[in-house]
Amino acid sequence: MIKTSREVTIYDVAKALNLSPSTVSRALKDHPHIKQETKRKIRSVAREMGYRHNKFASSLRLTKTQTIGVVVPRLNSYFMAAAIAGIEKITSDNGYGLVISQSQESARKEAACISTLFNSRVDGLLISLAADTDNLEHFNLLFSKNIPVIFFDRVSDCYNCMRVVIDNYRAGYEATAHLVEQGCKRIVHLGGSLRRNVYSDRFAGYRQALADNGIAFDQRLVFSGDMSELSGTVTAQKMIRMKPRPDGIFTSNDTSAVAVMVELLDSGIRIPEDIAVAGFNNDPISHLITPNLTTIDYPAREMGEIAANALISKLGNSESASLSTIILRHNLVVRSSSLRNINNNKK
Amino acid sequence: MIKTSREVTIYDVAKALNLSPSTVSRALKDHPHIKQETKRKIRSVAREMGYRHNKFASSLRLTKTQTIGVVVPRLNSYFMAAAIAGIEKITSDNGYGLVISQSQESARKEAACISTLFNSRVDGLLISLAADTDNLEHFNLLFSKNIPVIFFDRVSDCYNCMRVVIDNYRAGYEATAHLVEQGCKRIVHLGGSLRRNVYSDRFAGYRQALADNGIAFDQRLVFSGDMSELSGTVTAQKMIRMKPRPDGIFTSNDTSAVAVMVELLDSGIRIPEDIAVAGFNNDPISHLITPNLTTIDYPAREMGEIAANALISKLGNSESASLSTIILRHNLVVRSSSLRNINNNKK
DNA sequence: CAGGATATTGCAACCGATTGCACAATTTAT
DNA sequence: ATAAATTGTGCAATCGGTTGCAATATCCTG
Repeated sequence: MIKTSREVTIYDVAKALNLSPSTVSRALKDHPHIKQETKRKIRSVAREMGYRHNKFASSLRLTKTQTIGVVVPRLNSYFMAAAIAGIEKITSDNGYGLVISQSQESARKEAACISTLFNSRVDGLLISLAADTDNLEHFNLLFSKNIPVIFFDRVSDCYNCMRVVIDNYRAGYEATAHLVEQGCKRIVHLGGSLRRNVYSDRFAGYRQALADNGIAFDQRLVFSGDMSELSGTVTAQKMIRMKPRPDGIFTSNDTSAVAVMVELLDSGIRIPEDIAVAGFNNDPISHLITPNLTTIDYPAREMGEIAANALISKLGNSESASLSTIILRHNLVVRSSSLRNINNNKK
Repeated sequence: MIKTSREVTIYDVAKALNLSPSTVSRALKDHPHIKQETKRKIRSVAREMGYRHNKFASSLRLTKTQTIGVVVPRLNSYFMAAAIAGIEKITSDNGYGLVISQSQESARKEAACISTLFNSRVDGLLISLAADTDNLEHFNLLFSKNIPVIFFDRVSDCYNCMRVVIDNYRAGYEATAHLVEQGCKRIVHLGGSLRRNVYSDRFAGYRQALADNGIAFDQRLVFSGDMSELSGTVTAQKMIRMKPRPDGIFTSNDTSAVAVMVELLDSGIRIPEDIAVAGFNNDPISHLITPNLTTIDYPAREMGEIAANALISKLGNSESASLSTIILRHNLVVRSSSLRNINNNKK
């Protein structure tokens, strides 16, 4: 039989000092009504006795948890790792705890995550949507209790919801326009689910860039996938077999872009001479692969920090200005995977 | 003023049905003493009324939270993402929640994470240690309350603690021996903090493999760093400048291995002809870079699953057999970064 | 139909921290 | 020295779900 030492409570501390639990409670949270010396004594005895604040009792009483929930599609990308690092910095600086969960790109699992987080009474939620989420019904719980929700990166139109994003349309436009400038005429696009702003906006940017440069849009050049390595490989194989072969590709993340490159290079296709490649995200791999990958840089950590800050300020004053969308800068990083030396020396 | 609709509790549900809260509580958790029809009625009314289980009240009463804490050095590696995916699968299958936090490789932050998790009364803890943790004092809280702790990957000697690892010594040995087989005589090793088993064991394996092959150990060939890209780049620069130039390198992760490769290739050094490279982890990048990277494959997801399973079974029966260490298989994946065709065709 | 076995439900006391309000102690003002 | 003001502590109710045990309802057997 294991001796499970019972919890030390403020009652125990109070008894030891011949004080009341109220006083102990107040002393531990530095309430101004308690005498300095009393506070000192209480704190020291509490430490000695091994007292530890019980979050549940407190949360139960306060109906606040000082905890923020985070739901992301997956953790396994540099983007998300960086965004979460940013979130964590801000929340922990502000005394909030963090509960992180993954939707695995599934709306069903996303709903389950939200439900769990709701049951654990998070004070607020930061979320980047799953690939196949197509409505926000599973958020109604939160909305009905006025629990603030902030979307970042993969956001949704939602009345009165705050969102932190980049201008995916412009980024997609710039990447595509850059390929055009480099002389590409038949530019493939590989994107993710059009349900997600990040992919549909980039796609829209791609189309507009083509239009503005007098290049006819060709649906056969557009592919859609889960943006995994595999989807890049498959797309590259299709490109290789296409009759008039494409001469450029803009793909919506670096993971797939790199897979495309590997597959093309394996087939003896030259990058960028035969096919120029542009990705998205500026993952570390983009400057490790040969040739280095042209991509869109994208302030992941900052996005996390800003979203977290916005949430916390919303938690503070319930009436905080309803800034509804924050758009962060992005940046086209041109590298050798798309840079043709032809007519481009310093021009 | 926002109307914050009050919580719906089992009391409300009970009142609506003219039943007692006890009955409602039992019905909602499918207690066998409650009549089927009563359960149905209660569940349906509860749903209609918008009842939601309050985890705090429950946890407070039960002094159990059905929550498991996870502390990892960083989230931004494929290894960790995979391990966490494994953990999440098992825990969610078993009805446990997960709270994930990062120590950022700092013992101080690790202690803070543990303290927070302890205050939120996690039922158990899964942890992979930070680089500079050198004692387990910050675990005493948990130990004193008999909260089970399971170490995975980056573990520690700890009386009566369960650990899930691979045989890093053998893996290090095999990687090094492989380089020797390929004809390397002056093999550099780049590792992380020797406080961590993963790095010290791999290093020990490296030394033994040299010894067993009659190669004198040379301290000047050993470098230590934080295993970031930068540490790889710096190490490569040093290698390039060394008098008799090294002809091989075994580095303890793929991130740094790839950085080493990029730097060496940039200087016109051929891989594997001039310098053969072996990494560790089998990150996706290892088969994307050119030449493909030889590395140690390492069952990340499985490690997470096994650790989580072990923890859950320990939570179930407090007397569970004290399997103290579980060692998973690993696998040397030979690719072109180390494969010299010299005398090696099928031999 | 009696009498006990079995199936259902309710009572009430927890779990531990918080806080409005009342009361006590100490200081200041008159 | 006494009233008034200020400071410091304690009382007791509250947050919502759980559960041992008692109480009531229903079923069975002969």
